[in-house]
Amino acid sequence: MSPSFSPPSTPPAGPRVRFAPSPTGYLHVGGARTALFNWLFARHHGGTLILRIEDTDLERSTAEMVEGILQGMRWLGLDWDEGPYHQTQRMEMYRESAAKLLTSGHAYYCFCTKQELEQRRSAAAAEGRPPRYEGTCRKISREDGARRRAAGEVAAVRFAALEAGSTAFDDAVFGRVEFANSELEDFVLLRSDGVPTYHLSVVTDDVDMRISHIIRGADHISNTPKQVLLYQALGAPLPVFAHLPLILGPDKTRLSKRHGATRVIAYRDEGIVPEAFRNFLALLGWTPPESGPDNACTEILGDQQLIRLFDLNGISHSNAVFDRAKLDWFNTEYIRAYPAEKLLPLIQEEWRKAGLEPAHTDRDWLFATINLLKPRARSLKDFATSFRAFFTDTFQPDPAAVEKFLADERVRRMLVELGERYAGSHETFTESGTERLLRDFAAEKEMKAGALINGARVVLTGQGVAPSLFAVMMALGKERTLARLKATQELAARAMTPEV
RNA sequence: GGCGCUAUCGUCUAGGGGUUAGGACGGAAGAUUCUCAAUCUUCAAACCCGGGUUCGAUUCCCGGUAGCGCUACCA
Repeated sequence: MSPSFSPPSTPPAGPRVRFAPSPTGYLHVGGARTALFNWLFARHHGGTLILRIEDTDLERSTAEMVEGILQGMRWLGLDWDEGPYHQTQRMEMYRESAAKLLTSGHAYYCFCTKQELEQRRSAAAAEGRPPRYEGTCRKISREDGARRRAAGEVAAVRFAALEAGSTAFDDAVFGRVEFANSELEDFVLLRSDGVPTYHLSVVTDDVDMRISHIIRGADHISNTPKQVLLYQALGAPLPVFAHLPLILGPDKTRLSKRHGATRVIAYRDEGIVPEAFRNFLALLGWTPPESGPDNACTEILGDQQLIRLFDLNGISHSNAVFDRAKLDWFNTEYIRAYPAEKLLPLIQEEWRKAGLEPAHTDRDWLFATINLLKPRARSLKDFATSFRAFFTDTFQPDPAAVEKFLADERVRRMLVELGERYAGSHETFTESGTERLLRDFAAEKEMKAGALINGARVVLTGQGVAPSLFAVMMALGKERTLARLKATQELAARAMTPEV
């Protein structure tokens, strides 16, 4: 964390990009997507990703949020090559930058107070004029300004924007974007307390860190001409700008807490696996190049494929709605594809959070059971909720399932009797053996096998939905299967007791 | 208000001067009968509006509309 950036001894070739979050909140969905695209771009081109914490808003930035952002990036598997640098530790550089601009005449001291500005702004609004800084202090001569400043008068430093002409840049996503200079006001560079504003610190850092491509949200498009002007005033070469369309909520307004979880780490807590989230995010506003007309099933893309395929020209121009249903679909696909070994630690974390003590800790058994269950999982949470009865004997039956499959008293009696049959059978307890016995038993009692199977499923798992019954029995083992069948009536009573 | 960006199924999107406008998620229906949150099959579903250019526009141009963004001594 040196106050000044020092280049590595052998600078690697390739582009230099940065992710520059402001620690005024946790890593949110939009920020994560920006980080992901920068990461993908850097990895694809063999470039360098720099992490820079933009904490010049002293009031709102906290160390806790810095940690939250790093945690979010780690969860998503996004690593960086340099940093994190903190802007608060590079203050001297911004002041030098401002001083340079002051001497070159690109900036001037502004002695207006916050209250004066506020007053003039509201007056302008009342008269229907644009609430723009009208350059009051620009009229002060450089000598007078310097003298007053030296005498201890408090002043901010403002950029002396051009009054005529226009400023344009070629955006890698949106193409050429042009703004009339008359639209740009004399924005503040250095606050009166000596802390730089966003525009100054960003450009100073991007120049110093030799950032070649600025990949950031489209909400910065309108800021870009100001920054282009700053690059020019500083005599620095322009980077490539690539603005990313924004992510919206289902009502097409900007994604916010209103729409549910906006911090990425909340998705971990909801049982989403990081690769699924990353895959989902990558496809929000970007399409891989080879998705032609007859190219189905190319949407499941692992990190290596994403890196190989990613490029700036697949980025779309329009904002994208965050589609939770599609995220959940990616999650089921990834959970299904994960080997049990990889799933187990994630599932154990869910158990820990749910206070579930697994009855078996034998790894082979755990892997087999996870493999049985994972094709039906929609979230890691399922392993501690709807699949709970596989791993512990303390579970609550789903009342709706009991109502649907165990309402019949005869079915319940027969299940108990079935359990006794299993207990008395000398046949080995196998998938086909248990099925044969059940079907014979049903025939003998002149019952539909399905009624017993469905009832038994609820008795064994507490759920109306689960894998094939006889596979469930194998997962549970003979002992637990028999115990639960024996306790059929108790289970039904437990579920049907009206909650008070 | 001013300035900027954008506009293809509900959503993410492909495409592109002549196409049955393609895919994915979601939805619906059917199959399976041992449940469905699994699996398989099928179906519905879109080029914002108005002008222009053109033999022909969803595609190119202009205007409108709508959405979003910026308009701070926030970032």
